[in-house]
Amino acid sequence: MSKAEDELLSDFIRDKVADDLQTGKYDGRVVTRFPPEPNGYLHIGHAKAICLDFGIAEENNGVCHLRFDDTNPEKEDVEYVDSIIEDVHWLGFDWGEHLYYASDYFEKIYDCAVKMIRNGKAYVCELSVDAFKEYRGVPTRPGKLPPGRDRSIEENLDLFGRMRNGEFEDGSYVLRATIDMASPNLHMRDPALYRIKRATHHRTGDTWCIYPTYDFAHGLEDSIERVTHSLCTLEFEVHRPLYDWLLEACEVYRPEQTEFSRLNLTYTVMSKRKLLELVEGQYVSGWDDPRMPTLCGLRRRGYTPESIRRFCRGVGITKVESLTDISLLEHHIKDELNRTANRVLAVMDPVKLVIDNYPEDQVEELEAVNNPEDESAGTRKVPFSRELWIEREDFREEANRKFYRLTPGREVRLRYAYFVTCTGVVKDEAGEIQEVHCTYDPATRGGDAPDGRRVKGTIHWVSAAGGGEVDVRMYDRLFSVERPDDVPESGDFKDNLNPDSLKLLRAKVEPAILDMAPGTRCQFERKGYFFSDPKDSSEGAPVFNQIVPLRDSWAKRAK
RNA sequence: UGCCCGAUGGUGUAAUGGUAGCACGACAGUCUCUGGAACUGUUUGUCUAGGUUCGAGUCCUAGUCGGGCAACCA
Repeated sequence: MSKAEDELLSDFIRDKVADDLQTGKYDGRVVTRFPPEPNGYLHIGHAKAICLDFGIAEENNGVCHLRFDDTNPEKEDVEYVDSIIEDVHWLGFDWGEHLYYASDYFEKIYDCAVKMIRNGKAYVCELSVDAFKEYRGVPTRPGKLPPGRDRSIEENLDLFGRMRNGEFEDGSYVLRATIDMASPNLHMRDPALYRIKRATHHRTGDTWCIYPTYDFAHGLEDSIERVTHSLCTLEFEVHRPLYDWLLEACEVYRPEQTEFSRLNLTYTVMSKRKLLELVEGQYVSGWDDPRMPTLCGLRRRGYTPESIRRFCRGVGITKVESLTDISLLEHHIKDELNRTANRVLAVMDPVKLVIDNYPEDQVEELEAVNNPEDESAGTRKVPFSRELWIEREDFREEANRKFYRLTPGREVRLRYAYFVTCTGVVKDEAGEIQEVHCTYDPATRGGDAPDGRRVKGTIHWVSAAGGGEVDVRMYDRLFSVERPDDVPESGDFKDNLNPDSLKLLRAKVEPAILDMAPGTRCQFERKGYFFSDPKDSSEGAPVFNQIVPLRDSWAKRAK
């Protein structure tokens, strides 16, 4: 069983929050924030962070802010802002009025920089990127003091003001914190606070030509919003001393940063850069390609917000770098859809089944159960006639006792219909099977034999008369190996792309399927869970995406 | 080889000095009008070596292995 959503969670961060509440560290306040940079689409790794940030706030009667960390206009865009807002909402979280942008704090951040200069804690540095690299040194050797480090406060103030006024070229000057060029932590070796960058910002336009760096801005953003617990991923661990140092230097309210490990999933990649590469190289149809681990991709695949939330609860929060098996995610969507999705009949790889003793022109309406796990889902009528479609794989000319399906001489049940006994096949000159023939037992109408006789197998079918056809996309994992990133020196992660991650087919379907509205989830019996694509479906012509196949222990046995 | 972080079955996690548990997966079986679901069972684990302790996955020391850090990215 997956952890119910109301079950209390516990992990080292929640323990810490509870502790801080206990000791009154933040006067009983709990304020968290989810701070994405609007430079890409959110993926399932972000979902883990979102569930943590919003979850902790929710559990403690606190608030969680949605804040865009938009300090680098060169990479950011409103397209991403919009998608992030949509995705967080879709996942099921609400930030109320607490929607913020780092860019709204630019003036305040600038003031902090000026204050630091006044206090002798920051200076303007004229070293180029390469030159500073020299001064910074390497981890095993201390760096050297940059030339501008002993500039007077007045001169620094003047220079910094002129940086803002646009008197200097991009890259010619940078504001640095005066910390320690010999620190074993490279981030403490006079990190950059402000850089000159003539780029139009998606919100502030051309108001600014200098922008604060992440290290300088992030802590101040947290401080301004009076965040209590600033949660981020492990790679920021080495930034924490700087986070603390800067806030102390600015003499402002200090939140506390805590790091946890990011989510990695087998058979996919999670880096924004690589996802962008897949989109731009058209290896996928877009950010919302159903094979993508993006939230919009998963949404389009048919995943529900609840299944993703439960998955996130399931993986938990630790500092251990891990690689989570994708089957854990698949388990949660199967578990939910088993309870909620209506069953329907669809034949993916059709071959004709002719019932020789069934009246030529007769069409019956048989009753089928919509969801055996949910009686309230009711029943529906399915047309039945002399000629049906069945799965090609459900028939074998030669079969052993373990094959519970159609083979000459064997009797099986047609789901919700009749028992039929296979009598033979019709092939074309090439030996391809054209038709399978059988006879039916009229006494077994509905699927039960009055004489109590049992059959081992039940197969699904679609009436040739009265049924229809739809497009179906069979999705499989995007990559064929567990760790697509693991490539030899000369290789590329794209070499690991699964060539069969998408297969298009035309399925024979019962009438109910033709009427499905876009965005409907259902189970094609004995096959898998499917979702009528919201984008590509049209009235009377739904297009289906396979969300996840049903477990198939027969296929396993056959291997 | 400087600094920081981590290490529990195949995978993800729990155990906060006191019986190593849960979920997923795998395997076997029961049941079944989905070879689905459900149910039952099985398998597999504390990185190593010392130490503290009546008792160590947990605390200490050393080592091993893995990850991160040298953008004017976040």
